[in-house]
Amino acid sequence: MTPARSRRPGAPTRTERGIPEATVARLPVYLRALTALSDSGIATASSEDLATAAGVNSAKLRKDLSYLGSYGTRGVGYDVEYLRYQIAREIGVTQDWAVVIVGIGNLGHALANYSGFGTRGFRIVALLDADPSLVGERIGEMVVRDFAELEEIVASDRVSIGVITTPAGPAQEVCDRLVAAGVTSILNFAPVVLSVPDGVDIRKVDLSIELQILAYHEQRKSGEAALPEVPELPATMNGLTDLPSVGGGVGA
Amino acid sequence: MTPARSRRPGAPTRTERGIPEATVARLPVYLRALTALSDSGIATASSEDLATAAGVNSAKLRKDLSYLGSYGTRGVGYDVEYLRYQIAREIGVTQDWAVVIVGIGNLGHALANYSGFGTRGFRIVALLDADPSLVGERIGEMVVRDFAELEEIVASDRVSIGVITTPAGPAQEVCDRLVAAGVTSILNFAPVVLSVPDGVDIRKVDLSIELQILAYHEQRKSGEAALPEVPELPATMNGLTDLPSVGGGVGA
DNA sequence: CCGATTTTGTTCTCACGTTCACAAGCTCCT
DNA sequence: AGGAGCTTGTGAACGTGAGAACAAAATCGG
Repeated sequence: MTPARSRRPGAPTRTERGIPEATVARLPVYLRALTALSDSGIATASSEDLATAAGVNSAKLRKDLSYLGSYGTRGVGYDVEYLRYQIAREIGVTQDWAVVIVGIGNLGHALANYSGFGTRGFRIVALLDADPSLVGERIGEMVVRDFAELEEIVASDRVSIGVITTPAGPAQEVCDRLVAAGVTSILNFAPVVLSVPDGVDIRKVDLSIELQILAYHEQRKSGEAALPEVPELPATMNGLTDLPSVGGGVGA
Repeated sequence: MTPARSRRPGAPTRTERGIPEATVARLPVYLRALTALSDSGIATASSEDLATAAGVNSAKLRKDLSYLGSYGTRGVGYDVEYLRYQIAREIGVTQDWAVVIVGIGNLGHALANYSGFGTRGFRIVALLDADPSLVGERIGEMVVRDFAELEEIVASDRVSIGVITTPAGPAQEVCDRLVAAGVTSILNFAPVVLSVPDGVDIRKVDLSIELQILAYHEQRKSGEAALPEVPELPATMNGLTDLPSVGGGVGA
């Protein structure tokens, strides 16, 4: 057995074979870079090469890879195919994941047609929408089905990942239904904060938030002094406290 | 004058009025939560209320807001309208940002129709594509124009933000053209690592990466022991080192 | 006018992430 | 066989982020 491991200060808490979140988020980038190198017929690559291809620095890349194991050869580098397989396995894309997309608006359409899924371990098994005028529409090789069939589909196809591309309004309800049906990972494109029980993972992609972050940096590039002056305090700051500040009301 | 401020260890380095990146990334979330509260007719909210609506804890929210200034009232809370304006101003969405979208495939279509932009300080001034069969197509109130007109449009409309929704192949070239034309912020949906000169900000949204991160966590939920065994070392590990490891070749 | 109550703004501490720098280990050449 | 030259893997230092906890400030009731 291992001798009583005392927590060294500064070391990330990691359970057995647990990989830091920041590293997990970069593994898919490495995977893509390796695939590109492989397609170019390159069989071996140093951490420096890989790092450039992935857009990170080589020290970070080496440390990230070291969490997976010792898959390189000192003095040589990494075998592209071998490392690619190891990362794919660690992420879990060597197996197939069944995905449902809920909300077939513009974005749902786009995702349904996106070829990047199938080639990377994800299989879209159903497109769902509650709008009867959309049900039955053909998109690529798939047909839009009624949202009411959700539970049946999740159960029979062992769906564990759901993608929400509805408007903000129905998103939480859709989310609840997904979770109740047995989905344990959700990718949310709707501009709301969804609440899910413990054990369900959720990730959010928000186009307007990304733009706003860019805008912030853009603003300070172009004339820091051009900021508008801070306006007067509003008159409403007095005599309002009798109005009870309602808890939640939006995201909860 | 302030007495010679010695850097206290552990304090984030921040230039005058500079806000930590992690905070900047959350400000748009707060902004949205405040807008929702405002629409519900709520005039005052405590940090606790706001935090629930934004999906963070209240200590973090208060600290984030404190970087902007002292906009709350102790014992009372925050005036929703006032705080909303202050955050909007800090982000820079009180002014209008001109945006071009390059690559009018499925995703470009979806973004062109996305109403969330106009209402949040962003104005799409052009949809561009190099494919002649797309040029001239109407999308909503806009018409797809030729990518060759890029420079002209960027100059005349003072465009500072570009959105790339092309396939991976042409993305770097499109990026270079955008930068050369004067665009200094780029939102990239293409699955490649783009390289840009200093002074240009770039953010990436990648659907398949998000799914892969979910897959990783999903894999460890369902049966940790179900991981496939680590396969044998590949035979290719010997006698390959004469092949020069090409530098870059993909992302650069 | 004063104390009780509420809620902010801030400090302190710990955890996490990144980067540097170097020993360990592999290959090649003489 | 032995040394020179690379490149990985990792220990240690540094910087950033998160959360608990509390003092400061505002309102309310008597």
